[in-house]
Amino acid sequence: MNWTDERVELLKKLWSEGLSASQIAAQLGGVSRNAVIGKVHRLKLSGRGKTSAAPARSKKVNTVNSTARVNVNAPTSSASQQTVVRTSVHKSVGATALQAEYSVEAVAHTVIRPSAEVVVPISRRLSLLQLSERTCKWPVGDPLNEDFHFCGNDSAETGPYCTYHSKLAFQPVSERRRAR
DNA sequence: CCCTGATTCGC
DNA sequence: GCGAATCAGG
Repeated sequence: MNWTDERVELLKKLWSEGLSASQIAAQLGGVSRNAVIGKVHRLKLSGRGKTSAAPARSKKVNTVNSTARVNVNAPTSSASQQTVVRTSVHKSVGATALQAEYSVEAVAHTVIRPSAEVVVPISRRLSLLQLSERTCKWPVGDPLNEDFHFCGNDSAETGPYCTYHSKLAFQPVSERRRAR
């Protein structure tokens, strides 16, 4: 990938908006965060408008999980009607891609709008490229929408999903729909 | 361990 | 100019 004018403009924009180098790299695609940082320096736009960006990592606050419904009985076998979601960047992330195949069904029932009954955990809104072994890979939103992202909460002890989403993952779709 | 930006230096 | 490797730090 080379730094076309468009890509440089996007870089400038995102950088000025306070996104981190890795986030920008993920958005641009095809470049590493190092590449982004290197470019930023070469463009001499390091300082980043003093607008206090968000540096520190937000600490997880999951006191809500205990109230979420749980039904770990039968994982839905609706695999037949699942539509696998793939993005163009899968091949560049190796093993992670294998864990990033989700059904549109699941996406459709991911609770995005908070309600009085169900409290959605604050997600870290990671992009596919930002996922790691220990980040929740629950997809949020429409894969075709640019706002699409993954939960990203810590899942070090719960596998591919965080505590909250691992419960939804093993909940029959019908239950999920009702839980909404 | 997760992540951040800064710097160096071979290409 | 580019960006991987490395450093220093939260």
